[in-house]
Amino acid sequence: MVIDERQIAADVLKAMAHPVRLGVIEVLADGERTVTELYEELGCSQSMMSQQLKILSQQKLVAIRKEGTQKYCSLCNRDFLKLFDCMHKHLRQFLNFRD
Amino acid sequence: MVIDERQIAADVLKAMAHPVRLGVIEVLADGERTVTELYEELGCSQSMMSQQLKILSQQKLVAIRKEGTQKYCSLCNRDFLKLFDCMHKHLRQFLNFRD
DNA sequence: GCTGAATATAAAAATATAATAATGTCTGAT
DNA sequence: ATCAGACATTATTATATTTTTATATTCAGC
Repeated sequence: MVIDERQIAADVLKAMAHPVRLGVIEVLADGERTVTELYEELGCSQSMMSQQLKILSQQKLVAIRKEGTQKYCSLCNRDFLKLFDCMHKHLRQFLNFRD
Repeated sequence: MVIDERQIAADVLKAMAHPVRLGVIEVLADGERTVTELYEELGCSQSMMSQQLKILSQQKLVAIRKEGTQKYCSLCNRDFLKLFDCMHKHLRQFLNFRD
């Protein structure tokens, strides 16, 4: 990785490193959702969700398309879903996480 | 992913989300290194490296063994190296990154 | 043009992270 | 016992992130 690439990669990782934003990615893995559906499903405020979605879309983790008065969100890059497997194992193997 | 798991996963991701810490992981992918080797290779201060290594080892990303007056660092979990491939592609495909 | 639903933005306060500099601790060698 | 090298800790300042609350915008339907 080039020296300057690491800052940009860090920014992408930082965009994922938040419980609500991880939740969004997880929910969207199942398919497109409306902003309202997302914040209801994840139990956070509308404002919070709007702000978190902005961060995710800036890093091109989430794509947003407009339709009438609503916005539909989906994953740009399903490749990162691999991370969830890794993470799941890591938490259990190295950090003693139990359900 | 359980609701509480997301905060812990976020903490692990946050530990990776920093240019120096990504650099450490990348260097260690090649094999064990001393703390001094790490900060020289990555061009940061000794203090900085010590602090970043603490964060990485708290999340069990890096293992540290002592031998005399030195400490040898290595990766706990090579599984996360997959991330670098994903990231490389993501930066180029979605974020217009060029070397 | 008005209303309500969906979403965005702004502002503010609390908290966390980053970076540097200074100092401390430990250990092996002399 | 002291010294130098390797590493850790602390303190400080600057900056960024998080969360909440309040207010704006946008658009479809009437």
